[in-house]
Amino acid sequence: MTAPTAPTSADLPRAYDPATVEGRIYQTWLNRGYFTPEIDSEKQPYVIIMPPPNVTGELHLGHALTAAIEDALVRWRRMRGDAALWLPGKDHAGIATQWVVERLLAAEGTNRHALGREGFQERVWEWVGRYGNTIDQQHQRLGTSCDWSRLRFTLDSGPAKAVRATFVNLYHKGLIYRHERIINWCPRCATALSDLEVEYQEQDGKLYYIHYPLAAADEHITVATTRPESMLGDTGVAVHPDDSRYAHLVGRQVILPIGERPIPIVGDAAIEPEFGTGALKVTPGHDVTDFEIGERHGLEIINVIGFDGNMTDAAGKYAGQERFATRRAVAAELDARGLLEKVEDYRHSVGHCQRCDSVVEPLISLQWFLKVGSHREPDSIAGRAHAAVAQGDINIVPERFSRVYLNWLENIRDWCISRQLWWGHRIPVWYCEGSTGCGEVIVAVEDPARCPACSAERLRQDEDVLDTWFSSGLWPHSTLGWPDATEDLAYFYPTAVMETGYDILFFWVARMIMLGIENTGQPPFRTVYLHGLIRDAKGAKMSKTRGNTLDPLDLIERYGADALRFALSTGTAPGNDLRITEGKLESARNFANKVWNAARFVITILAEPAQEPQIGQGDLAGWSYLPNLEHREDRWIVSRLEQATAGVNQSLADFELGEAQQKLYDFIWNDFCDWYIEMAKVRLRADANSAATTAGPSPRPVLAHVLERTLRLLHPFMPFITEEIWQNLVSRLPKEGDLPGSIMMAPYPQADAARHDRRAESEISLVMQTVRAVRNTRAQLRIPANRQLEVLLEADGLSGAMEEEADVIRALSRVAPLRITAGVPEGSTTGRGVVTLLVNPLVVRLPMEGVVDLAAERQRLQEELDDCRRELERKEKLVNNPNFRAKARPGVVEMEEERLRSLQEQQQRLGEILEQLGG
RNA sequence: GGGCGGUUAGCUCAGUGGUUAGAGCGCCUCGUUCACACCGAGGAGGCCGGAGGUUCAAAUCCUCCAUCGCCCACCA
Repeated sequence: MTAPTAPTSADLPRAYDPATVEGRIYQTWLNRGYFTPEIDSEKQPYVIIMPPPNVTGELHLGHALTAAIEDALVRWRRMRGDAALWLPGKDHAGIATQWVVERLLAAEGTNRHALGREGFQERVWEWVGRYGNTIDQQHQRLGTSCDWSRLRFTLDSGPAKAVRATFVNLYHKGLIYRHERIINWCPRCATALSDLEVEYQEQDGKLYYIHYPLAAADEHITVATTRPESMLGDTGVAVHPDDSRYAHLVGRQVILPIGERPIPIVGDAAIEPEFGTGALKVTPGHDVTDFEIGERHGLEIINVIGFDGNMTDAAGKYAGQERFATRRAVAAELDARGLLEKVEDYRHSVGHCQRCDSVVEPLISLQWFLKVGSHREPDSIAGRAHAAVAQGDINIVPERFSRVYLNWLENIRDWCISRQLWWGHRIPVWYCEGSTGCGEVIVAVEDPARCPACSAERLRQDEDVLDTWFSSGLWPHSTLGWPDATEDLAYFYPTAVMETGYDILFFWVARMIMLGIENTGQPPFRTVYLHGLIRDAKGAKMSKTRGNTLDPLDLIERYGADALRFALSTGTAPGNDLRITEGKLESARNFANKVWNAARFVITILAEPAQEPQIGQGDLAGWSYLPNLEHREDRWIVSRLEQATAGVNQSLADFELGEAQQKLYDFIWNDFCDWYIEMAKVRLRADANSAATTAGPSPRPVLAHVLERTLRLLHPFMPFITEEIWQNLVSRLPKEGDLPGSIMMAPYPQADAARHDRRAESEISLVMQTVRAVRNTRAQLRIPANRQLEVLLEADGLSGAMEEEADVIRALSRVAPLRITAGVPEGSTTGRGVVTLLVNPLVVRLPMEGVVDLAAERQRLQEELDDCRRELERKEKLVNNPNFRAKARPGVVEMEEERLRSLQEQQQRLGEILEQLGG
């Protein structure tokens, strides 16, 4: 077994320096293949498929958060012995990538049409080749233990085959169909968009009231619209059938004031009589509601706005003009002709392209759709995806998102899956253009060579590509080999956890569930863990345009990868947004440094020739190699460690990563560093002086043991520093048997209730409280730290135990002499300048003649007694309440009674002390 | 128009029925001697947004209100 090339000297740097550690350690892990799990039927597979970042993307804090959480889960389960697979990938991100490259072309003064489809694709591939693995390298800087040997790209042949197979299957089932329908169109991107890709934004606009004259009467009806230009495509006016104002007009005709076409007035219940004038101009070609009204009444459809955002020939004299210019022009013309009754300011929401922010134009177009059906049909795509969550086959964390998900599926419409882009999975449909004119449509996984109907070789493939989310929706099974029956697919599918941001619950998670069940018959994962969005210090969304982004790479350089990871996932709950600040990063870095220095201390101690630590390597999974714990302090820290171990494992099982980290932070900083190490120093010094005979067993093995365990517990959250220290530590321990070459392959510590020691905890707690009481008094009376105080400790039945801890109490509270008695000590009750502190059942007395004033001391104790009485009364009321005794959960009554007894005792003792003071 | 979330110490946030509500940062006082000033010791600071209700017991569950934010929806 060879250790990574860690420094072997005990002179570790005073401060942890991530830069000198991280790259070296990551390379070692990579070289040894630790990230690639073995397919082993004896082991339980644990799989997380990483949300694939955009291939041309740069790592941002959202990626870093995803990585921190997923890596922690995967490392934890790997250490627990599972065959843990974390599969990384990248997404071709059709519209996003095309947009980036188009902007590049624009800067060069050209465009994709000048290059042609193939030329453009070449440019994109070139771009991908140049920048495509940037984000992988950036992920590695974070310490991600994902299996790079299984890295997948959505356009790889495997996933591409999965896309085609899915399309072909669904087509033959009649679930994918082509239809002319009103869809969301982005004129800038020149493509159709799904409903999800439209972002509605509140905008200030105008509401125009326009007179439409009746055909056969000197009368008009006034309609209100925000988009006057769309009137050029009007084919009707609609009013509510029960609206008495217009009842006489239904069935008659008006003349469109521009274009001079006669159009009918219809009655339709979709009309809101309260809105505007209660009369709606109907433009079936450019409005979804109007399209539906038009369908009900057989109204004609006229497209007046084209795919480029300019008016079509159908717009008559406005043909070729830009749509918003036309809006102004039409309004002006109507006004000039006295047909514009009024214009009101109006705030309304307008759909924008998610990618380029252009105003989306609803228009009629021939597109491919996926028929998802209704959640009420148990065999439909929507129905099965709904049931998977409703029945609990898939568990969403936090739970509240289940309802959001179900609600979305309950209102879902067919999914427009075709895009008029050049970058993506081309739709596997070919049309026969042979001379026979057979009109055959070929839908196939493999490119067809000739028409199966007429054998013609002139085939034209459908021009469109698929929505990126279509291929993303297959990701959990397509990455594992589907549609082929691969070993990976059999062993690793379905996966365990899908971890991602709640912002892509519909886009991605829901689609994976729909298509995963459709293709494999099984939900693609058991748990969906949704994290929140990262915000800046002021709570604003991070975005490049806002200029408030923090670069994770920069943060890694300044604070270290471990600190960044810790800062991102500590102090947060699942699904909650989190603000990231430099302060949090500093805290995390300071914590890393604390761990580093505690380890430096322990390693230095172990390097001393004093005595061989009684610690072996035999059984890293259990506790057996630790010698009998003869010293109370040793039993105490091991008991605390036991509880931390149980708590961390439980929190991880519950996906409460922030809590797990908090528990480790508290244990390491408070219990281990502030108390145990400080206590251990007392024994170590006595040992060094070798004069003392009371030193007891050496704390070295326990220091080593607790540190070693703690490092393993912390490893999933701070992989680099724990590995670096662990290598240093274990090289100083006697080696027996096999030791894994890396902490990441060492077993994760499991709780063992036998190590819990109630008595040691309560006794050490009294020691700590006593020390604190003395320190507190010293600070309050402004007694210099270097001045030793005399203390009389009345220890009741605990005098033996306290005698054993006397050195520690003396050292940590700077007390000398310290006299410990079972009963009230001589000469302490005269009341002359003695500060008396109750650490129930201990009484701590500090004779300090001339420093304290007797009256003040009596008053302080009296206040303490009053507080005690008040609480005692409350507690008595509670414990004596028959309802409480009858209804409280088991154990609660006993707990409260225990507390009551303790309060009674405290009250009595305070009373006695006051009496002794002559109060 | 529906739905969800937040409102807890000066700031950022944990804490979903059971001791006298916690952490980090900030603040105040003290301490540079042997792991760490990226440190140690001590301290101040909160009627848990408001009002009702349920319960032996509420920051925690229910209702209403206020306020901030988010999501969904075909109001022209």
